Amino acid sequence: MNKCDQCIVRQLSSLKALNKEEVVKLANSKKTYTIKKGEAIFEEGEITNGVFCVKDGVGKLSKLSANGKDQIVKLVKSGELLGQRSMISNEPANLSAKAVADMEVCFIPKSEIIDFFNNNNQFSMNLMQSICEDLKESDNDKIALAQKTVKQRLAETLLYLHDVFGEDADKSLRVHLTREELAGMIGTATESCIRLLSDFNKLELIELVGKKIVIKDIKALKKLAE
Amino acid sequence: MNKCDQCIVRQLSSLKALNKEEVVKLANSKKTYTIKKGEAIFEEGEITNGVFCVKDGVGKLSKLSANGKDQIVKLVKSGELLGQRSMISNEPANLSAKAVADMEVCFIPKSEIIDFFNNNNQFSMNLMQSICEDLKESDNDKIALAQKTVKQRLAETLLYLHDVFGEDADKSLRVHLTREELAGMIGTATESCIRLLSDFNKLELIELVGKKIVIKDIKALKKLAE
DNA sequence: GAATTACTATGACAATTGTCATGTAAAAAA
DNA sequence: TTTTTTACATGACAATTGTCATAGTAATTC
Repeated sequence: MNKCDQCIVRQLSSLKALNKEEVVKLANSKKTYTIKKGEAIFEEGEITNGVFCVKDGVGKLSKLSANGKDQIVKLVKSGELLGQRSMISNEPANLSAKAVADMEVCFIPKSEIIDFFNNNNQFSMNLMQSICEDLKESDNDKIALAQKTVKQRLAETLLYLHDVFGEDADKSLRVHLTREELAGMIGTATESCIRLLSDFNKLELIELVGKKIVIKDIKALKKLAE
Repeated sequence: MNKCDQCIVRQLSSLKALNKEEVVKLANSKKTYTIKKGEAIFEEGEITNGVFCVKDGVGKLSKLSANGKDQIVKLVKSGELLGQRSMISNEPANLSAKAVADMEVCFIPKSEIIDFFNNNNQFSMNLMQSICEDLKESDNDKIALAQKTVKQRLAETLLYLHDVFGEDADKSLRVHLTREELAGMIGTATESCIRLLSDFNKLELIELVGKKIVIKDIKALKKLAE
């Protein structure tokens, strides 16, 4: 009955600090949703009034910029929480959250989170640390965007995808991003992204199998990304 | 005697949530430092074991990248706290903090902050919100870096400096950044930054008086930055 | 006050990256 | 299947941006 107890999110996220009683409370107030690939969990400007736990699948946090391009700020995977920042800031979402692969998410109302925050120091510290982690990553991404070439950022991002999401049985990257999405992650034009992938392919750093990408030379990619 | 009580940082930062007793505790454990322009408060990789309150002056958080350029991640002014992120993450500083103008800062040991965090829900919520604010700004900067041209970012940054730090009696920007530092904020080469400033000058969007910069046409700059 | 150093400025050129056009391949819909 | 749409790919060219060289100007040091 109490499904939250064994949920992966409970083991990986800030929620690991909750005690039995709190988990029961959580299980009673949460609501589960299934999100198909391409669909949105919430859109920029929406007031969510809670957070979403990612039970399964992959999502992207992105923002549509003035020139019509969708800039991807972060990918989220199972075990992570979504919408923490805007909930805490009492603001509408700054970013849209969409599914990159079919997702299962649970919604936890704000009142619950605030309650846990006020009564469980370990939970509030965990939550804080997870936001601090996001901040560090964001700052580091900023530096990479400002100082590195598109080629370096592409190499870096391919390694990141390989590292964090792993590979399928055929050795190709498990997360399937379109070239446009990949371009949106590294902050470049889709055509530039495609061109560089072709270059990497010719240099045998990667292999392009249809739309799939196989990482072939991690060392060389690492060197390129420096 | 109890200097923290009327300190600007106490009014502006997360510390505003502290009660009288806690402020006394703070006043007894803090240590004040004077940092001259150009000097460092802490360097990347250092373990600070506490946070710094900025009482007066302007500082920059930056990181030296592989190509030798110093990327400025954030400017800090009086009323802000420095080093919160790495303290909470239990990590050495990810960024260096240096004075852009002479500074007065107070050091607060980690033990005090953790104590406040665990015993004062309003303080922990404030601290969290301030980090959330940083995260939002960082994400938005990331999008600007990825999607906007150097010209747009320069316009944006000039407006930001004008907005946040104001102008001197002669109408020039109060914060005095070198062209190199300005370039480091917008993520470009110093020469490109200088060239664009000259362009803006010719277009009468700004006026260059020696090393000083006077913002002349806010509307036009805003339009440019879009 | 002369000399040294750091900062600002600009030209010339090259490299990177973006845009537009066009074609192909794959996937989805009819 | 055929059609339509969407995603991938590449050429050609232009615009942006970075690099190197050089020089002037302001600030600092001796």
